[in-house]
Amino acid sequence: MQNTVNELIKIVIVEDNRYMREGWSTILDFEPDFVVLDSFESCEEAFDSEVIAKANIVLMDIELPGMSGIEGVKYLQKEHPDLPVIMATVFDDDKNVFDALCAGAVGYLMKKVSPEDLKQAIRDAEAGGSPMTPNIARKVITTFHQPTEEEDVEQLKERELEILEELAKGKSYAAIGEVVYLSVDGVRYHIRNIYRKLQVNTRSEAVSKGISRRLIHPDS
Amino acid sequence: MQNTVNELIKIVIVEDNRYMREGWSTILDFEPDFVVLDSFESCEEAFDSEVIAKANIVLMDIELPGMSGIEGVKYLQKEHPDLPVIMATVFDDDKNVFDALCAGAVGYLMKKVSPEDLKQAIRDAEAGGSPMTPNIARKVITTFHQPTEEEDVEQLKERELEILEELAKGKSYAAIGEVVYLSVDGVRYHIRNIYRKLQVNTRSEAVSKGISRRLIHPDS
DNA sequence: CTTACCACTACATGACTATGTAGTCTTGCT
DNA sequence: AGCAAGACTACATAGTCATGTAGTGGTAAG
Repeated sequence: MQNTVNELIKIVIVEDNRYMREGWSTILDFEPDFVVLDSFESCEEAFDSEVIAKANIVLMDIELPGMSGIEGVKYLQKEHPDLPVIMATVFDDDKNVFDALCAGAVGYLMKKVSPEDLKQAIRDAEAGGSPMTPNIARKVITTFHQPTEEEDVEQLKERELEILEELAKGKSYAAIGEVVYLSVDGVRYHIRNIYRKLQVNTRSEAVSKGISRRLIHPDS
Repeated sequence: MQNTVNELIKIVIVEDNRYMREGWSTILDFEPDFVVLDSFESCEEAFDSEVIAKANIVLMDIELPGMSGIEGVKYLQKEHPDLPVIMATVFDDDKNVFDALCAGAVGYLMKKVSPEDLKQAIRDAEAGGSPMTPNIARKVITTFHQPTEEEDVEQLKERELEILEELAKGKSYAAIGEVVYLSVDGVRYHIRNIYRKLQVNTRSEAVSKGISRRLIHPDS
């Protein structure tokens, strides 16, 4: 997390468009505390090179010949888990955004960002933040918003949540009973109430709603 | 989404600390394109007032006497779904952040933000963006990151995903068969494979892993 | 042609779940 | 005290699931 040498932020760029690549490279390299180690036009070239291991930040396009940016992030996430990757693309459709973030990108910018914002984004990412264009951020935030709850959704109680967690793990009533110190019928009693409150009548539905309403959090 | 009158962004502040409240009020009201309609020290007061219906942005503290900021956002989300609420607090613990976002907040700032960043955040929010302090953004993004997949996790096929979706809805094998045009035993065949690939042996576990690995997306 | 694999069908069986009904014990309310 | 509600125990039963084993037809590889 620290810049060991010269406090420089070492950047690697992967971008197939030559003008974009050289433009960014020039802009960023001009900053006194940045250094662009190298820039590549494909993931394959970048990953074959030595410099990737020395980078602090990777700036990656999403559409690339050969291995896509998404695949590239997955690869980097596996090989260099602590190396932050910022996606920068012209596309802001949901699929690309969420695929990139799921794959491990720490930030997502539109290519039209101003040089100033790009520089700030790199500093943010290097400092452990997650730079995003505001409307990308809104997409992300919106996934957290709950569908406005109907009036009559009863809240699950602590004991019920506890049991719902165990249900999600696939345990039998007997096994759950051992964990929460209840008889099998005691477990059944609570599960009836859970089903009624969530308005379901199978385990799987209960688990599904429990997770999607963020009542419980899977640990897989 | 448009400022109809005078192009002004109309702001309401809910913050119990008097100095904070007056400080923000002064800073924001001084901007030529902002107007602070009013500021309140509790949600109850704010919601009783008329001005809330005229606001473009609400800036809300999370710790408040009486109704908490989280509760406040929930209320506003229900009564004024299109009114963006920005949470601003001294706490950046995960629970507060995610509770606030789940409740419907569009942004989340630390109280230590500079006046410049606060103004920018309000402009972003009003324009449909989601302002966040960079380290908050990282927390949010991290929830998307998949646990680096073990080598041996087999990918589910299209047909299997289709069936997993139905499993999450709690349907019986027979009911699933009707949807995907398969015999009950055909459904069973795929489910065996799903269980093997996800390394589980109950419906609920399969659903739980399917959702948490974002293989399927619940529709509750 | 043979071998192998895949998608699917078929059947059997023990285990588990969903649901109804009912009784006990505790706690709070009037 | 009397009553209602909540938390739990108990039992019964139809329905569903998980798993093993086995067979068929299609298609790709050797």
